[in-house]
Amino acid sequence: MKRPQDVFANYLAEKNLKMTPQRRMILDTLLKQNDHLSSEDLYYHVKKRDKSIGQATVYRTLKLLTDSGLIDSLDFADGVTRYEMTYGTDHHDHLICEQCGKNIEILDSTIENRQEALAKEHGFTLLRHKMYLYGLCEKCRNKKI
Amino acid sequence: MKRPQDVFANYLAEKNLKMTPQRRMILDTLLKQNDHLSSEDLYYHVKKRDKSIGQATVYRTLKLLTDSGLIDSLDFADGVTRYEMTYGTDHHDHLICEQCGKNIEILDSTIENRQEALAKEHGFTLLRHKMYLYGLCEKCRNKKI
DNA sequence: ATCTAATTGAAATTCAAAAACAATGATCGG
DNA sequence: CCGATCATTGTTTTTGAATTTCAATTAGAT
Repeated sequence: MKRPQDVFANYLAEKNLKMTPQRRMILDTLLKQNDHLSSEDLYYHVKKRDKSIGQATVYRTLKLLTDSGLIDSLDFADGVTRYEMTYGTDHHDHLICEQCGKNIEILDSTIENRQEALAKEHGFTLLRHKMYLYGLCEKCRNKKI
Repeated sequence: MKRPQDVFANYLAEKNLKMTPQRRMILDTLLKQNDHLSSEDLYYHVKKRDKSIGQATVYRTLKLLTDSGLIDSLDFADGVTRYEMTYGTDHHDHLICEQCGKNIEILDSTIENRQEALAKEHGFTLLRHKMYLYGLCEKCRNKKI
């Protein structure tokens, strides 16, 4: 298993793009944070390390990292795009509490298999999918009564 | 089965909101179009019937219709929120071609059941879910070779 | 009919994301 | 080493969907 840094470097080389200190640093920061970060969040952390970095660079790098397959964008339906590492980790989906925002990562092979099968039935090659389950967690459900 | 118009009227009454000609007309237009419309699309159609209608009213009404459970918002990952009627129709998810935008509605009871089960396993009450399968349709896959 | 709170359209505002731009930096062949 | 080329940067501006503000209007209960 190659290091994420190397995967990124390879991706850039392949596309005739360049590895820069900024890109290196942004990936590095992301690897250390690793949560469900928004671009804004990441910008904040990156800025702590290097005051001079620009917000656009963070946006641009996140797009590159997404294209390289290292990270994936998430949509929790709150108007902000978040990102998470996907390289080297098992794929998973998300179960989100609409009340408190609690977020549980879930994985179900039955569902994954059926997704593949469904796509195939319609002549599609499945590239990726997004599945979000929205509900109320135990605590919030009880509060509501 | 009540008419959508009545469902909406009831919803508004329940919330102490008012039925207005604009709201009536927007719902009516939506019922006739029925596709995967964006707010912009709908605004265009509505405007043809009544020049004087404001864009904000369309946004506002779409929100109300969503809250009333008549329609649902869709995210095809192209930056525009689309809407579709869900009242009176079976729930379904979407299989989207990333190349040409072709959009197939899918339904799989195995997946639906597992979703419920997964939520329950984590103590959640499932309210709704979104599942999008992104891939390449047969035509576009062949074109790519 | 009256009254009050909801609603309207127009305009202004928000906000994340993208683009424009001039300056900087890397990489290459010669 | 040099200069040409092209990607990259940070700043600033722009975009575009969506929301808010506001004064004027209107629905609908009493």
